[in-house]
Amino acid sequence: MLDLRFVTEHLEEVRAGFARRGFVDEALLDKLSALAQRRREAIVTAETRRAEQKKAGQEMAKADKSSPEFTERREALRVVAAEVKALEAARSAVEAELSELMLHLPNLPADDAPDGLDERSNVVQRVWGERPSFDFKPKDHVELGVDLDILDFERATKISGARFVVLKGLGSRLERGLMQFMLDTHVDEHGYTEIWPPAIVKDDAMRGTSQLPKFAKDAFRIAKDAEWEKENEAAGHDLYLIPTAEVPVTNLHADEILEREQLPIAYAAYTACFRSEAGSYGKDTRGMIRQHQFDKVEMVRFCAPEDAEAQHELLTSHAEAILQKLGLAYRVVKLCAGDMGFAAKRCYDLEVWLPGQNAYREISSCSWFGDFQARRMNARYRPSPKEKPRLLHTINGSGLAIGRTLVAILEQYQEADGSVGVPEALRPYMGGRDRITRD
RNA sequence: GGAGAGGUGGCCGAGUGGUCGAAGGCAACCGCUUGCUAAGCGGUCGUACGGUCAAAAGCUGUACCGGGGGUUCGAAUCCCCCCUUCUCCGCCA
Repeated sequence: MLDLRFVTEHLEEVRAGFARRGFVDEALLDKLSALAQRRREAIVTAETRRAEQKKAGQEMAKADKSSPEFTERREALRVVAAEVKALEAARSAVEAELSELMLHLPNLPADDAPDGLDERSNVVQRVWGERPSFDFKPKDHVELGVDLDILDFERATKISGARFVVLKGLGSRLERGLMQFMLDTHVDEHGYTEIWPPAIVKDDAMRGTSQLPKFAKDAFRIAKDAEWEKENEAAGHDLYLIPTAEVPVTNLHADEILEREQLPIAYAAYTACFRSEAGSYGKDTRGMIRQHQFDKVEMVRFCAPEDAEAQHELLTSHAEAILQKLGLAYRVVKLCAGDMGFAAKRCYDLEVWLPGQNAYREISSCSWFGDFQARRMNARYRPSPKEKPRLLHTINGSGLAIGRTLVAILEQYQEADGSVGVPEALRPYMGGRDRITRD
């Protein structure tokens, strides 16, 4: 969420920033500006009246309770109380409308985010590794995995529907090994603290990292029956399956004030991720590129604003380290303003080479959010003991998407006979095997 | 799922209808003092949103005692619902 004061005082700057993202809604910002004005007026009237009421109340405390004046005064104050109540209600109505609106505004792109509205304007930063060349026609991971009997899409469909996969034998072992390898690397070499978070979160958490309210369609909401819905409503929250570990891990410090010395904080977490992939019909329907459930190791960093950009580069390098250790050819792309996620100021996508698609495909997205998420979560730190708390900056990135890593390994390490080499770094996690073959 | 007890400021902990943003203590910060390892004294010591101001400071208003609603002229204090923590029983991985 953006700072309301900043938005109202820099309306044109905000408008221009939004335009760079392709978010153009003249009426919205004008409405917001008017609402902000109304909000201030509502606060002033309500609080002035309330102050009068309180002052009168203090006199009542000292007054002779049995006097006729007291009774008379009490009757008069009854009217004031009703007025205050009405004014407060009006005030919270305006504030509710305003904050709902604020929740729908995207973050402002960083100055250096390239112009452009879609992926064609993304800028390649660097290319790493040599794309494997084959003296045979490379297969895609579906063919390889099915032939090796380590991926089973048909049975997954039978038991769960489209966009699921069953991993079997060394396929499962590979998925598990990758999870271990990634976490071990981030924890032991990159200094991250390991987190194993819940996979179900409240809507508050989803709002904190900004999956809600705008992207409710992409998430799986937990629903049971009418009674469950009623209980949820009474409890004041909904529950969602996490679409990424970013949600529970970032929200770890919601409503907290951290000390400067604690920063930066770096967490790494493995979780399953659940996405409804609404609106992606017909996209990546083949294989395990886009699934309703997938595994991912996520890195999350919290830091002071002045360290944020360096921290973003650092986190990106940690994601790259995984690809490098696995010997997977990839490139780093800086996303243009229009292609970035809703909450990001700047974003690097790591794209791994997939011979089966003859294309680079996203395997990690490393974003710097500024204080956008922190403001929604109310996550702050104290620069020094005497200073007022300030909002943290948050940064996160996949390190990496495990399923897509598995896909990349199958495709980049495939041999003419349909077997697949195991990257050296992974062998300890594969029981010492250096090759996956059909047994 | 059943029974009981709690949730107050960074921490501990008073406070059962009015003068409480909240005693006291600890921690922290600033200063002074002493000087034999750490002590003494004084001060400061919440957050948010408004108003005033060119702005900051300052001053000032309002809100916040787990969350929400209610009663009342007035609620940290009374009532209701919810969340959560602890203990015991049951169940379960």
